[in-house]
Amino acid sequence: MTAAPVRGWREVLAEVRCRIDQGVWKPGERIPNEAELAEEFGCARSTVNRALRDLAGQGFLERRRRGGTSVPLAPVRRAVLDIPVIRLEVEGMGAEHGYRLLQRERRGPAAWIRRTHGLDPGVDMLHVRALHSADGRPFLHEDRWIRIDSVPEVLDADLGSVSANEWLVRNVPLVRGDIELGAVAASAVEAAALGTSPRAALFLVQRATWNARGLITAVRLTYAPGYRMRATL
Amino acid sequence: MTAAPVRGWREVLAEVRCRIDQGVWKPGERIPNEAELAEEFGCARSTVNRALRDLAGQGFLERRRRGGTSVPLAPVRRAVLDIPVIRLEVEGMGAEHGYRLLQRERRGPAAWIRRTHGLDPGVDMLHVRALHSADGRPFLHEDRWIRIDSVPEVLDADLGSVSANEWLVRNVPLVRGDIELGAVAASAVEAAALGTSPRAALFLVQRATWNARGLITAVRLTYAPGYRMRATL
DNA sequence: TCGGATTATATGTATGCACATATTCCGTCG
DNA sequence: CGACGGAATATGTGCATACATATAATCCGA
Repeated sequence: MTAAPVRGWREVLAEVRCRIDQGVWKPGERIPNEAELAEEFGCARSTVNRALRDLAGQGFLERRRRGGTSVPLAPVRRAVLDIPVIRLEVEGMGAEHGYRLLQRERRGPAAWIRRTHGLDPGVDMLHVRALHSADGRPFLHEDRWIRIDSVPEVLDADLGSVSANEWLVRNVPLVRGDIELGAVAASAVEAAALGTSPRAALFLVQRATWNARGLITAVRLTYAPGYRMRATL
Repeated sequence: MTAAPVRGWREVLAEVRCRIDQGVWKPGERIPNEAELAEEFGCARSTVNRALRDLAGQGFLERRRRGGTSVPLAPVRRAVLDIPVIRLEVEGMGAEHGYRLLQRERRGPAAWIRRTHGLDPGVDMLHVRALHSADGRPFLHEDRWIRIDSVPEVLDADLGSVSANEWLVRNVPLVRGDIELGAVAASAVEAAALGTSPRAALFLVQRATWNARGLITAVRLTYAPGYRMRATL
């Protein structure tokens, strides 16, 4: 049963995953400790440690000090979403990215922004709406609010040629953020921009980014019908 | 400029991130190499290595052998979705999870399954539809196809009391999978089950899981209107 | 028997060293 | 001048060791 000596932590990882997949170690069971595995695999404990840590990070193992390592009963599947700049996402599909600024106004926050982020109506913000397209076809509608006192330089940015999305990514070091995914019926404005019927089902990504001083920007992205976001499990 | 000695890789990580956030190291720039940072921080190179590796994994740094480490120009934000068993997701919201089996039939794959996974119409499959509810209100509609020759035991499972979702998670070691997220208009069947108007905008999660021998199960989850999936950035 | 203190144990982390590997750089040769 | 090949360099990885830390298990006294 002793395996051939392994060539690195990746092989340890693969072997352990294999044993989980094949049921050698069943859900709820404890697996041998690092020292034992290291001996079996003929490698150092730190090598085993790295492999097991990685698997735990992916949700395939649960580890507790002194409690040992076990196969979780109800594994939380962890999917990773890579969220690139919109332009790169479009180009990554092999399409040509187009961008058009639809609206740019300086005003207080709309109701939904105030509601979701607890802002005062008097806060000075920049509201930008834009349409991204792929090979000329509408791709997504960007409805963004930027807090001016957090990023005053944005007033000088030429948002007609570079999207706010891209400008912010390049000019503002982001600190914290949260993302919500969902589905909404297209609003009249969105339907017009995307060229769909009103009330069409749109995929929604709502993001907010913060730094230590508070909200920087909040954005509502609505994708043209049929869009699918892919995640790797 | 030399910082106080750090207490571990987490502090190195925090300090480096801080410098990125504050623009000490700007997008596109190379940062000092591991050996230099180790000296500055007064720790071992492997400690710096671990911190930088982690940051690169989160998308805050780009590293290339011999090329050094740099702050990416267009950082790919990486969001992590934790996908628990549906029952736990509902209970995690502080609601009571309800489950009702709507349909169970043994038949060949429907068109959309054949299309997305290149299956033969003659493949022996179990088709299950079920409704999950939270505090009695419809929560999501589960439309699942299970390949019987991959999981013959499923024919004996009591899917009236335990959801297929949960049964599979506990009984089948999953190997590989992919996930697609999107929005769809409710079908007549889904609208009826969820108690919404037909064509309402529903959040869609479509998952397929495979093992070495091929497809195990494919599922289409449609959530009641208003559902938002949260991801941590 | 209960509860708090103690011990044992498995994982978490740091270190110094060595060598592996990918890439860039640069000099040489055709 | 351009192609090729070797040296230099930064990261990637493995190992042995030591100590830190969380916590399960146990012991012991009231």
